[in-house]
Amino acid sequence: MAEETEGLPPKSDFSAWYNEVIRSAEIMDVRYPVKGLYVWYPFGFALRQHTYTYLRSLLNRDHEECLFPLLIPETSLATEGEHVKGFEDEVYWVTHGGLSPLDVKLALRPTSETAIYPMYSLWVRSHADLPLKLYQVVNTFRYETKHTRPLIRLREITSFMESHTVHTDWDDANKQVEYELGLSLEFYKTLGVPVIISKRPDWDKFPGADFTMAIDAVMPDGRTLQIGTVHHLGSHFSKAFNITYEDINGEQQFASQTCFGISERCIAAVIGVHGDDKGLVLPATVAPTQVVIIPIIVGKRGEEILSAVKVLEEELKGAGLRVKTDTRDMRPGAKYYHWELHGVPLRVELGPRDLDAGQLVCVNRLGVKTTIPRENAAESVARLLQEAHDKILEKAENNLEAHIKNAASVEEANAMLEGNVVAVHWCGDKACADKLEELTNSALLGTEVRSQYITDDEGCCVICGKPGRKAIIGRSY
RNA sequence: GGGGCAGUAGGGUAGCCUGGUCCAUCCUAGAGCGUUUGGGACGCUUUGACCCCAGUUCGAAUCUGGGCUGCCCCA
Repeated sequence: MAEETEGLPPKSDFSAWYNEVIRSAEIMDVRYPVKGLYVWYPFGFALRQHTYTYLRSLLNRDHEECLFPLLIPETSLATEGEHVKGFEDEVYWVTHGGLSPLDVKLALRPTSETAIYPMYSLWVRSHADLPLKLYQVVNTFRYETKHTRPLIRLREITSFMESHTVHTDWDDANKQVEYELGLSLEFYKTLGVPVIISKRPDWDKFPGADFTMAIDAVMPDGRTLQIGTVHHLGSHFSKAFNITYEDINGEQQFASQTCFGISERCIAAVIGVHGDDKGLVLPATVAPTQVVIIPIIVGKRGEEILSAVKVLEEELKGAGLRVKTDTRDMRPGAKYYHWELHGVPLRVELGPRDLDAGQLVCVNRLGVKTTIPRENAAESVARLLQEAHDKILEKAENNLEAHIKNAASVEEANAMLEGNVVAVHWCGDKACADKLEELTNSALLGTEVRSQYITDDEGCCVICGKPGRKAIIGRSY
């Protein structure tokens, strides 16, 4: 597939590092001849599979998976005014069937509210049908005009998990918002990616929502990456699409709704947050290969080593681990570099010395070497994987903490903004936000911030001096 | 949204300014054979490229225009 070159750009040159690691670690091939569309390599696809299998398992606790069509008639897309306005400049249109122009143009879904809700209107009849909680994992299309980037800014989002729920009232929907934020936290904790949750300012919320809660990761260059959103839709869409139910008193009521999305940006976050100068660092939870076994074949004992390695592989697989044995005809060192580039959490070496001593040499992706007894190897290996995971999460948390600053004034914020996310007090007025953004050359990302590194206390707006709450500002992808 | 730069084997590059010296340089990778294998092996043989479309010219990788694609910087 993709060929490796010796040495990546240093991760401190994040943009160059990211492009090169995406290619040489075989996540995606960016050479597909349409702007903003990329090809998943088998290795990248396997990473996606493991990640989304886990995401599905979380959702399946209280949602059901379903699948809606890709094409949305113009008439449905236009049903909710605010929503269509928010997306009109980035919709791809299907205008012809063969050579005949279509009477009603069909949109490639930029998101699926307007595909799903006409059906919800048919499905929801009574309070007994509620809550209704469905999700799907699909591709969506957005005609991005900004600089596209694999996994981060795409014209075809290939892996959009979107959840759409319907509730009897606003409060019940709000509980769902909190529940889904909790799910997101659990998901990202498993990926070892620490996040900041905040409420997007009104002018930046999802078109047609009451409010939007956003989940952001911080990339190594200090720019934030929005890796999840949960929207409280109130009854905007239920009124537009006539999603009503009969309540216990026999009266028709408009339902309240939420939607929630996570895309392949979650994989960009894993890559960006954990990777190092040698390449990917994958958490064992989603790594396509968790353990790679390298036979050290020296002199005449090759056969003996290979059969010992085979037994070990079966034993580890039997314990439920994803194991690969690298028997290629290469120097061991070349294999080490290869698997480090691919982020494999643990390498197990087995050579003549180990065979004689009844031991295995294990090296985790952070470079820590441990010698374990060959007896009960699966148990020891599982423990080492867990330790490695704890370590990368800890590293990621320390890194996030280092990139979050609290500032008491615009001057202080400006001094800290290079490579960081900064928290300041803000009164909530749009005019002050505009001024703050202008003075700091950054964007106001959100308020009502939930992060262990930011205290959401009261204070004076750094622009006007009126009382306000913390808001985070920074540059984002 | 605005500006800049670039496109040469699978990846990275030299050549471009000043058209002919180029059946295009070097590194890496791929294929075959052999010797090797505890941190990127070596030898021999071999495969493979000037983004697309026009134009200028006796002649274009090189100059001009357009398209497509990529990257960087600023808002």
